[in-house]
Amino acid sequence: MAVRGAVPEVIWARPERAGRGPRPAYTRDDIAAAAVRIADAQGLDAVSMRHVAAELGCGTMSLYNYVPRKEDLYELMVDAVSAEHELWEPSGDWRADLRRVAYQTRALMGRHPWVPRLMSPVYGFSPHALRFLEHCLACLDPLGGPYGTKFELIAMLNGVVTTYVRNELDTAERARSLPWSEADEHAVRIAYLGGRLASGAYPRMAAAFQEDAGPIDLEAVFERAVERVLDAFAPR
Amino acid sequence: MAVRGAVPEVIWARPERAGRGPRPAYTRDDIAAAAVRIADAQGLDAVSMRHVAAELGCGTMSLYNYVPRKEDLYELMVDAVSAEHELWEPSGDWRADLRRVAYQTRALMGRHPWVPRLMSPVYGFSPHALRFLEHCLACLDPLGGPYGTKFELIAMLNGVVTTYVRNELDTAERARSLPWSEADEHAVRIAYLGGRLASGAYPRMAAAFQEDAGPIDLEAVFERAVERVLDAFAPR
DNA sequence: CTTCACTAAGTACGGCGTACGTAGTAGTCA
DNA sequence: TGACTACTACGTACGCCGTACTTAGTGAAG
Repeated sequence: MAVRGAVPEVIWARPERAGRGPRPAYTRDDIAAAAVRIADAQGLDAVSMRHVAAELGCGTMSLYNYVPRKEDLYELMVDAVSAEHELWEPSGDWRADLRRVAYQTRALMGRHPWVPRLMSPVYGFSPHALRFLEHCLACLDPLGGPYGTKFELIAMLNGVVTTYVRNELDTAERARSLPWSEADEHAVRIAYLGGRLASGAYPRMAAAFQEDAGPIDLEAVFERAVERVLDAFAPR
Repeated sequence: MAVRGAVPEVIWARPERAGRGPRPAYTRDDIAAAAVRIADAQGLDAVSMRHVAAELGCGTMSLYNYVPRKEDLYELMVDAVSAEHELWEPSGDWRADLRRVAYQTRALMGRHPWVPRLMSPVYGFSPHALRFLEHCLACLDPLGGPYGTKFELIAMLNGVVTTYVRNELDTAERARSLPWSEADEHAVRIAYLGGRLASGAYPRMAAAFQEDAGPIDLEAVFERAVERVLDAFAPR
């Protein structure tokens, strides 16, 4: 008998159904959907093999017939939500199209706040990720130039979107697992920061916080960030 | 007796030494250093309360006298390595100074590959993070304009650096915990990808992989990314 | 009909974070 | 000085986690 798992596998390369035995009770989509449901409702940390199995209604270890390691379950989840990317006929205006991509990605992460934490270049090979990449490249046809530059643009745009959304949502996901409210935690940190700044050791930081007294408009910050990335790749 | 942990705390706001009982056996720096040592040598997942305590030579639960939650241990770790940021007298050329900041941050993450995974805006209030931020702001004095824009520049630069370094190093850290080599895994994925691209469903991806046959020069990609971010904030 | 690859699921192990209780220590104050 | 008490140290225990291994049963292939 071959030693199990001794050789690396890409889960997408494994057939869903082998020829011989009884028909599997669940599809990969069933499993991904169950995991996504749990992550959406209770956060990523609630996605355990036991929970997903219970959500499906099967024994914990039965999951391992479909998914060799938990890592692969994550890969299924990312692919499943990648399917939500709407793909359209490119308009011919690459800036407009990529802006639309960025806003859609952000909306997707709003619906699935755990996605930024799982974002990894390793998952870039999943079927729906490939479709999404191909679509971005199609939107960039009017830009011209080498594909290398286009990949760099897509990577930076996705990276910036992911980073910004993560910064917004991480604290919210975190708050779920702590016994006090996000507002309380924020207040405590701001109070502490105020004390530090009053020490005079950080004059520019102190000046900055006086300048921008009001709450930050995160929406506007995000919009500016996207435009700046697009600017950085626009031909001069 | 007050219920333990019912109210949020910033670990930096807690005094290291209370007045009364016996002198604590370790300082916060001792603990952070022990955790950093483990993370550097065995990866972030090896940083458990038990391991850190063993590294210090004390009982597991004794750690909780210093660190109320594991999350706070992470905060100590990030602050500890933030101390490695070299701070210099700003040159007057904000672009040169920020470029230097970016390269230094990258070098720091090269020494501590687990840092990108812990990067969170929440940790931005730690003493050394504040120092670092103040230094970046000082470098940006020549740029002028509102502090809001400067923060956006610093955030985007750090975000891009973090994302790029993480993409480089995550796979390496991941490889450590898997029973096959990084090269093997890479080869398997590339083989799978080749098969997908041969299907003809992704014509632009296929063309791109023919165009850029050789290995990617990650160093050059990083340099271009940094320059692009700086460009995006340069006054026109 | 037999064979046997496959699915399903239970049990068990070694890890994790951490709540709780107990014992000991050292500053404080009567 | 002696009692008090806040504090440190740390062992035990609980309920999670991922997953290796085992057994039993199913159904298509020969």
